[in-house]
Amino acid sequence: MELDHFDRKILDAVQRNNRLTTEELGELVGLSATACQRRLKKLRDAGVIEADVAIVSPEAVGRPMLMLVSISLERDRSNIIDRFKQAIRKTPEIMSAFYVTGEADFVLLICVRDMVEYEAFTRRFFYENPDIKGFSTMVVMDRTKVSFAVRIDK
Amino acid sequence: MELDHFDRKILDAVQRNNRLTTEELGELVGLSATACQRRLKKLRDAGVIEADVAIVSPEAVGRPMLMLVSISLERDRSNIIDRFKQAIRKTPEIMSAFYVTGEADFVLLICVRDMVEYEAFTRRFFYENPDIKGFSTMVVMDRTKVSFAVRIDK
DNA sequence: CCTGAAACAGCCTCCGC
DNA sequence: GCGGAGGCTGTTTCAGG
Repeated sequence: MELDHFDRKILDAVQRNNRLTTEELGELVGLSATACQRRLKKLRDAGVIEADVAIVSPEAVGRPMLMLVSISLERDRSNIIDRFKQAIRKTPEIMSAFYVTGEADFVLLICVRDMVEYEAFTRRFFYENPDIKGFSTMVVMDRTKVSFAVRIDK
Repeated sequence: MELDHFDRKILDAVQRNNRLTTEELGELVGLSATACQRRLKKLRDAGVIEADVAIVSPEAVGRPMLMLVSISLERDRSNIIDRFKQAIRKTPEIMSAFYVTGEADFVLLICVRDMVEYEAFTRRFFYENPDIKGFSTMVVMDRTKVSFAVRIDK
């Protein structure tokens, strides 16, 4: 899908706040509310906007600890990787997962209540996935940027 | 803020889709639309819901490459760390940034158009931050889980 | 592809429970 | 605290440029 100047401005606004009224949005980007609304629908239908979500505070729901875990697998065979991705999808402690090149094969972002829950997670997850060669845990002390906002040229 | 069973169900629903009508939400959690609506407002006001955002496809806006970059700083002095966090906030290529313990000091999630843009970013960013001791790039080949959905007990 | 008006849906305030 | 009725705000459709 082709994006023009207005689409980009709209995306930039809604990726920060998707509860703006189309009127406010129109003001922001210099279009009528109706036009914005039509463009938004198109952007959603085309999958340019993948989802509309509320960001929930992990602390507020009792899971204040974030961990980044880098994982190496025994082999890079594609069925092993696919099986591992399956396991990721089924594991609720995992917020985000990246399959990467470089020092690790996967990097996971984990959200847990405390070290007890984290230890339980590692035991279970690594027991269930015998292809894991090794892993390294980094405890997140602070997240400076929160969401997944993409840089958008205008 | 105290969260009951219903609040948790609401959070679990809206962190996947915040465009449900209060009616649909009510159906889902077993309350009236009005009650959901009241609870949602409270959750937003209390900061349990930190933000409401649209997730934009990096590919669709022309920045299909994601990189995870782990960074080590020369020293762990707090003013160095604060200065570094400042720099992060000002840098639009950085989607997320975590200050961590362990193998690295920071882990950044970077979103760029191509390797050319990435190289320009590293040159600039590392030139502007002389306290960086070293870094390691992992190119993201696939993201298995996208958003920041937290596990919520019900 | 834009704007503006009119019909419609969903939200929110008030009130009784 | 919950749920229902109504006014109100925002969205959507439609006509015209």
